[in-house]
Amino acid sequence: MAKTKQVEVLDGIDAMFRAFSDRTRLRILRILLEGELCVGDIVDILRAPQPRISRHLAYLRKAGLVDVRKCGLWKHYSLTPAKDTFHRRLLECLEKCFSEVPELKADNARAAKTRKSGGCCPPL
Amino acid sequence: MAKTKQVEVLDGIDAMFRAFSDRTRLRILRILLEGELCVGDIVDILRAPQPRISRHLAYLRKAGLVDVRKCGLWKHYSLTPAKDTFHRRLLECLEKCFSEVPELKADNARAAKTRKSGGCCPPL
DNA sequence: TCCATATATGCACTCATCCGAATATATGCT
DNA sequence: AGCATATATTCGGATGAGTGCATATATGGA
Repeated sequence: MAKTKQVEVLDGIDAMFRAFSDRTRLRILRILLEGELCVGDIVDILRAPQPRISRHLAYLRKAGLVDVRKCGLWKHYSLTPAKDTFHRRLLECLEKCFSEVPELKADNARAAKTRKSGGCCPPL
Repeated sequence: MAKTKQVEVLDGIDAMFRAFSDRTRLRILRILLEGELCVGDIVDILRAPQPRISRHLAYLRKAGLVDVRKCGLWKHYSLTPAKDTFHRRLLECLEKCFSEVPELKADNARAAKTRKSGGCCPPL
């Protein structure tokens, strides 16, 4: 009777596409393309409230699109390496939607600055 | 003051990803990958109510993903040729989500049969 | 004109999604 | 233990998306 599901998982294709269909999540995914970031940095870069970012990160985790690495008080999120061809193709879309979404350029500029200054917590 | 927008258009990336995030639309897009089909044929292939198909086709039209060709009483829908790299990449995802979504195989089998028997209306 | 067929749309309902604000949890420091 | 910082979650409300059913529009034929 006990639920066997330990970690909630969103099933398949639908959820993956849906992950990309929200602007906040799209922006998160886009900046993670250049490497991992901790939650606080993402919050600063996207200039969005922290709970909102955390919620969307949870979604992306359930959809199997991002991984987490704990480092003391911080959590570093990174894109999950593509598990199959579909996943790989989907990630390729990310690189290309750059020019289409206005926020992405500003995000990218801020992300570069954050990375240069080392972010919140020393890398692995 | 008058609205300049004649034909409703869904803006950009978000809508495109969202178009793919609904199972019915995904199935429609998938069978259109092999060539145009009229509404009635799509209804038969997906075994879904006609209004549902029409509504989703309207969505796909607004998102710039499908084109329509009128032929007497029928309307033939086809995938809009990719307008840019992003669009192309997105369509490439379609080919790859085949094995992941169960319905797609059955749809494809029925679509092949429909095409072989000529469909509802002679091609251009 | 009247009818049949193909496709599109209006309406009402349900359910999911996104959100802000507040609060909870986790970790490390003193 | 007590406090500060980083991240996650809960709650309630607003909005939007998907659906079935009924109906509207469009086209062609008798």
